[in-house]
Amino acid sequence: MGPVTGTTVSRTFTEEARRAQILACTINALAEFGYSGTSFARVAERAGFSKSVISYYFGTKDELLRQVVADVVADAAAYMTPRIEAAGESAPAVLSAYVRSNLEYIRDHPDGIAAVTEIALGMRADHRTPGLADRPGGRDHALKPLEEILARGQRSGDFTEFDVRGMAWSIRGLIDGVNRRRLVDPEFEFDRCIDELDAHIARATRGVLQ
Amino acid sequence: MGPVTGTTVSRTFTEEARRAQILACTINALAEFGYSGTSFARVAERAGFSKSVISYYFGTKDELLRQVVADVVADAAAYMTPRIEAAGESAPAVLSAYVRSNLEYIRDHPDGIAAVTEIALGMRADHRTPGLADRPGGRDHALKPLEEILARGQRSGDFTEFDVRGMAWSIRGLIDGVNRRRLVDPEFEFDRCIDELDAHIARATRGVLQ
Amino acid sequence: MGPVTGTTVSRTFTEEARRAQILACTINALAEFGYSGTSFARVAERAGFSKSVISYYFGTKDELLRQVVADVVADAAAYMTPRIEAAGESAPAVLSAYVRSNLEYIRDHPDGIAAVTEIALGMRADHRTPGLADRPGGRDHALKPLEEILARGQRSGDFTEFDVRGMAWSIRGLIDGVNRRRLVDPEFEFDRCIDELDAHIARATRGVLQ
Amino acid sequence: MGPVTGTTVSRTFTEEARRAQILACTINALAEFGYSGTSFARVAERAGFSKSVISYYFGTKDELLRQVVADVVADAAAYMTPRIEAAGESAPAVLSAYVRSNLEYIRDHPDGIAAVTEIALGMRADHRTPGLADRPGGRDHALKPLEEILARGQRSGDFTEFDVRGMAWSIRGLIDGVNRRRLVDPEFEFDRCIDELDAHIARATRGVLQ
DNA sequence: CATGAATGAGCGTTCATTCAT
DNA sequence: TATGAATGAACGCTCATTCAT
Repeated sequence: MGPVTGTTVSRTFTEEARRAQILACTINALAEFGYSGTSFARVAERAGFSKSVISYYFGTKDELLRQVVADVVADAAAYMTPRIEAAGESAPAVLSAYVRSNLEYIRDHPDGIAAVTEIALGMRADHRTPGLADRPGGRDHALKPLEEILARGQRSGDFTEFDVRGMAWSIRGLIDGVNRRRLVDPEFEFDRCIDELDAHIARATRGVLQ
Repeated sequence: MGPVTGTTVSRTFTEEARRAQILACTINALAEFGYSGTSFARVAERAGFSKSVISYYFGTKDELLRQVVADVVADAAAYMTPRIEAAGESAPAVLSAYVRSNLEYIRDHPDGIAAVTEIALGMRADHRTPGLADRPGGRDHALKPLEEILARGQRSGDFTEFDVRGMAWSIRGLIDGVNRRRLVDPEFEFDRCIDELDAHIARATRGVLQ
Repeated sequence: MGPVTGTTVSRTFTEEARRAQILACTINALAEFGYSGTSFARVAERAGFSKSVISYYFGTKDELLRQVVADVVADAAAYMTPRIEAAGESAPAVLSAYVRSNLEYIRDHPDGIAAVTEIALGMRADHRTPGLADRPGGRDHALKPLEEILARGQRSGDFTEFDVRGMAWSIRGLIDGVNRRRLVDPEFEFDRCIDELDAHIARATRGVLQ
Repeated sequence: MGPVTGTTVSRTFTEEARRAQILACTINALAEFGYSGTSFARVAERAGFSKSVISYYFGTKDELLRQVVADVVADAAAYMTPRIEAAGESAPAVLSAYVRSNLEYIRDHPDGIAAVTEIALGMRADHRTPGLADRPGGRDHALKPLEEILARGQRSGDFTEFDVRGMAWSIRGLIDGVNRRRLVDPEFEFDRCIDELDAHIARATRGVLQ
């Protein structure tokens, strides 16, 4: 059976290499041309192979984009997890590690992040359906761990009173918004932004001076 | 002369009505199907007229979408401005009025907001170009007044130390992110979210207790 | 009944003026944009009235173009006829008057000529049908008088042996080709060309020195 | 890589066959329906394949038509060149060979000639622009060799006094006009026309008696 | 007398996808 | 394993034409 059959886990080496190559080119194209500007033809052209090879490896465009998201999310998790775990037990420290490592990953992988953003916002099946990344298993279900950190911090008294779920969404929104600003704002400096956002989130989660 | 011929401001009543109808249907379609899912055919079908009527009134798709953005932005400004002006002189009060009135407008006009978001993110001319709303005159140049509020608050000592431009971007990101959460999060309650975000921004802009 | 009904000869003054205006604008558009670039919209836009006025006065595009041709042909005839008649009886003189007056008309009415050319070559109903100007009543039935001049000249011994019909076609081809050369050849000088063509045709119709 | 990707010269056998088939059908359609009546849909329908196959092989309509012209011009040159070279040194003989071989080619390839004519006259980019064939590299830059023959004949005393450039245009006009006459004139006999035109041009280029 | 409004067919082009090889 | 060939649907847009007013 071919590679598209799905659940098969055993893949040859070359097969895996091809898949990786296709995914990389797709990410590039998405970052450069946006969702609606990214077609099989464009991806294949830039990669040097025929466009049917994409269908061969990924079946449909949907599946290809799903894989792009999965790849980037996994890669980001691999980067962030050890850094978060190294932050110790204190909720504020863990939150800060979450925020900073996430932003660092974004800083260092602009195309992957841009690609996922394009997919998340451009890929709607139909009627008021949220984008791919918001469906179960998608990116924003990474809200769970964030909520846990926040709840723990409230219990420990490190954080002030707020709606945990809402704050989790806010933090994600702050982080995800950075990439768009990077595109648009010529004065943007990434490292300064990391410090600012870290401080912003620290203030927002702690109590205010009367 | 036909409606598309140019800058003519004088429009008949029926013409204005048709334009409004088309704009409304376009907004609906954008909210429902997203940027790439919104075609003349789809808009026309849902409105019950032929698709060439859109070309007749708006010429090109670009112009149609530009009008959608202009309409929504003007409507939002008309809602927000008096409320912000009624907030008095205190920077924190003005900021709160800005945030709350903006969120209220979003709450009451979900499709218009969704439409503008789709356009802003989907309408890229090409290569790494920011979307429509980020170009001069576009939506995010509304950052200016926000920056002024923040700077004034810092000068008056009401706000703590932070990068004004970055904070403006953050606040806009927080506000704009709400609509996506509304789509995705079943537990979402808008009015509570307004209070939470208002408080969040208040804490983030003020100093923190040790 | 409206103006389109056809055989009615009585037309009001304004009606006639409108028709003339439309015809003039159509000629302009044809000369500028060519056959396939000339649409009702373009003609109407440049004339300042609605495009339905064209349908109103001429019914269909076919009829409009037919009228353009008829107009130009009649105008050219009105210019040429007296000049040809003034040439006297001698066949060579008459032929020269025909050629020169025709070329002068072309020189002084570039747009009308260009329009007719565009129509003649662009307007094919269907299957291998010749263009409008070649149908009965069309421009090239002006070959008849030319043939008569040539035949008379052969009878009088002024012209040498040649196929009269073929020579008539050749002379028309030479005359009609001038306008295209004018467009393309930057070195083109019209008055010199008239002399050259006149001499060319004189040589071609007379006998050659051994 | 697909056939449209560019300048690649290596083409598979089937690809070449398809291209030839499409070109042939396009020529047919142009000859039958004229420039403005020739669409991808019509060409494809008559050939029995989907219209997207044309885009697949030629990319754009422009490119397709350009290829038609290039093909016919190359074919005509391949026919004419050896016949002209076989005519020896004498300018009148070379001119006669040019005229006769050109007309013979036209006689034997009515559709190709008609197609090129349609393209040359129908394909104007815009405002008073000459057609494709008149641009540098186009068909009518074949005027150069003609001018050289004429100039040589004048130098050798075989030809009389005339403007070389104008005469070249005239000869081309006479030759190109034949195809239109063939369409229109029911009494037309091609071979007789060749003799007549050859004689006509001989007389026009030589001196006149008296 | 003249128009604005609307239409449906057609345009060239792009697209994801299929399939035999 | 990979491709070239082909497709049909959809895209935005233009067109000549109709019709009620």
